[in-house]
Amino acid sequence: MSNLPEKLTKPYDPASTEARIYQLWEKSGFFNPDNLPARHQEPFTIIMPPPNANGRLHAGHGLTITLEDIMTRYQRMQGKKALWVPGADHAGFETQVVYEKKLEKEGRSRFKMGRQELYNEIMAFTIDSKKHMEADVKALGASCDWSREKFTLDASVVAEVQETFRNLYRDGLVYRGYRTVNWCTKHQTSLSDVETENVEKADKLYYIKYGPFIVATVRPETIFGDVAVAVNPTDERYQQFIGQTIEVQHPEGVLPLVIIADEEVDPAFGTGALKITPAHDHNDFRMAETHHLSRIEVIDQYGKLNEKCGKYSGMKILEARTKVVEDLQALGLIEKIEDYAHAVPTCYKCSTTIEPRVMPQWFVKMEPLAKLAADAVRGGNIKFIPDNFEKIFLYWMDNTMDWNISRQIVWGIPIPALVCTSCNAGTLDIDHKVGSACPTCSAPLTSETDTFDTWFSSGQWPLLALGYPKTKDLSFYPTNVMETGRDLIFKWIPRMVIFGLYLTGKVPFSTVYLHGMVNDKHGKKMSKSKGNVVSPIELTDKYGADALRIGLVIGNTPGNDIALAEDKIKGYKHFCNKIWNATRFVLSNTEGMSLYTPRPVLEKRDEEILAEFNTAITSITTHYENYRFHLAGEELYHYFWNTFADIIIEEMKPRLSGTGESSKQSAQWILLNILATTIKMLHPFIPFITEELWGILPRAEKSLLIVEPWPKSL
RNA sequence: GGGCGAUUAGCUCAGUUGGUAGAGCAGCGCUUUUACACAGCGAAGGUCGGGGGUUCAAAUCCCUCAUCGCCCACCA
Repeated sequence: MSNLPEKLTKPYDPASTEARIYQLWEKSGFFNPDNLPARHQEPFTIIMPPPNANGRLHAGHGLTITLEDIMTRYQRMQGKKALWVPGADHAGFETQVVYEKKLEKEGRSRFKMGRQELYNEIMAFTIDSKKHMEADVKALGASCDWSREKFTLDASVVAEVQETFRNLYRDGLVYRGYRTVNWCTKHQTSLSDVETENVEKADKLYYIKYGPFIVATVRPETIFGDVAVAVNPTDERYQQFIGQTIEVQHPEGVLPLVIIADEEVDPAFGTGALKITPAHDHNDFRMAETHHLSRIEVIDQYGKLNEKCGKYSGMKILEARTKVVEDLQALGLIEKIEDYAHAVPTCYKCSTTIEPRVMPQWFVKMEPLAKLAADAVRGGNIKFIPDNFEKIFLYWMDNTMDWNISRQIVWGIPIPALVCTSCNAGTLDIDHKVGSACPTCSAPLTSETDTFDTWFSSGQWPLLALGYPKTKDLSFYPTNVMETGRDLIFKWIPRMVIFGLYLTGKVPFSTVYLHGMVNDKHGKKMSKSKGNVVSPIELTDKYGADALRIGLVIGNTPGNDIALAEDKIKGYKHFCNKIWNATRFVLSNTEGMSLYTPRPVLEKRDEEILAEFNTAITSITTHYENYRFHLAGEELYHYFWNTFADIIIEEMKPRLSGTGESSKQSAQWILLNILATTIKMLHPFIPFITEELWGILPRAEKSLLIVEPWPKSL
């Protein structure tokens, strides 16, 4: 039993092993590609999607970290100069919302705090939360290079993001626009289109008498902001009115409305006549631009009717709606009211109905940029896994609208600009001084207080994470794989492609691997309100990180959602236990033999076993190469349990205790070498237990499994 | 209104280029045999959503229908 170390006489205990093994790896320095042995030349790079630094990791992060670590570890063993760059995201609006909830609980409000005070508090909170997030990433076994970790508010990142803005401005790709934006009346900020969520709502459709017309609307309270009635130019019913101005009666007086003709009006909907409220509807705003109509703002930033609304001023939208309808009814101006179901945009964080408001904000001109991205993808420069996401990506790129990057929150990167106190024009901060005259209207300029949409900086992340524009690490760019949740196919992926191409002319990654959502065991979305949230760290504590990792990957195809059942993870803990015990058996029966023992003359049966095993190596390696990790894991699992443990070990038992010395040696060699090689191939999935076992296997030198060459054949 | 995905054993899901179905968990029976009861062995369980087509052969390709889910959308 000389081959059997003390450790193996006890059951495997992840809790006492994992932290120790992780330290071993960190101490080795191999997470940093600069420290890898000389055989590692060709770079393999993954940029970690920086987890939000405002809390612990959730189950989805568990899957991300696992998949990326599998790729990184596999490529490192394959001899690549593997770099996986970790990060932490300040997560602008997200974090500010988290912090506002905290303030609310404490009976405080951001609106009663100074900007700097609020910023400092959120920074302190984030720096503290970041530590927990990082500890979670480590607990999952991530072999990322912490020496290169970046935070999205690092000074160098902020400076470069601002520089990109200036470049876009100079290139005419960023501009200050004055138009309707998506306004959240609770959070007091505008939001981009991807930050709103369309929710199906049951409303009423009111048919209101407008002079000779009847218009259908769900928002009668905006009547005071109406400037026109639009009809389709081909609509015969209304031909004689086009171009005329009519007078429309309402509870507070009379409105003069011009009748315009616009293709966008659908003659079949409602009455074919549409009231136009340019200041409070995106569509109406556009029409008003086309027809040079004025805008009357009647709803304020808090969602209340303003002083232009007579007796309704100060009322909230819904209250005013009820009142206005009552009064219109009293005047006999309501023709009918119908039930109406439609989708309304809401704030994705608080579900408050978005109020379109006309505001001066910064926009990125998307069309030329999106074309760069679409061309690159059409040209085959980026491969999507699964490939149907390419279509989704292209649809998105072919249908962009200009991107509002201004946020009225303090937690973010300041937009480096000056804005006019009078005419809403904007200039770069470095081109003028605060207080100097606006180039357009000569009024004094003041500092912009808005911050960037988080995705503006995140979109540049592959470059920023590599220290761009410093050239030191740019040999790792373009990166190989961007692995992230499939929900980011339009929020994040396109922006990275765009900025990568804009800044360097090169796509930021050649492969996009998208995983599905991690749901609860019944396949339902996890949410705090449903109480079905599963913490990856709890599972790690209970079953070990290895069990969680392999359990997350096996049975889950790219792009498809996964149902995370605790029992499944438990099952893979049993697998780890199986490996542990099989190793115990093999080592206690291979006395005097090491991994360096030359191959003895093998029995015919052993040659067969070997041939079968070599076939498995090839198959498993092919799965790894093709990003089919669920199949690689499954095949390893089945080979180890159902072939190696159930058949091979059992078959060898009589030979190990028998008297035929050469038969015994052949059996021992087969057992030890298949065991060791399988452990290597399992390492990317279950790094902790395999590294621990590798340290126990009989070898002369104590090298680490993490840099062991990937096996070819036995 | 569009787009996408799913529909396979009681539950959650695999099944890479077409060749008469698999895993985990649950459940049933037996077994403490030189690792492992966090185990082994054995049995049971599915006409792979319905229908049609291509093929010697389809869960796998094509058409169609149905149901569920997700995403997108400036018909008020």
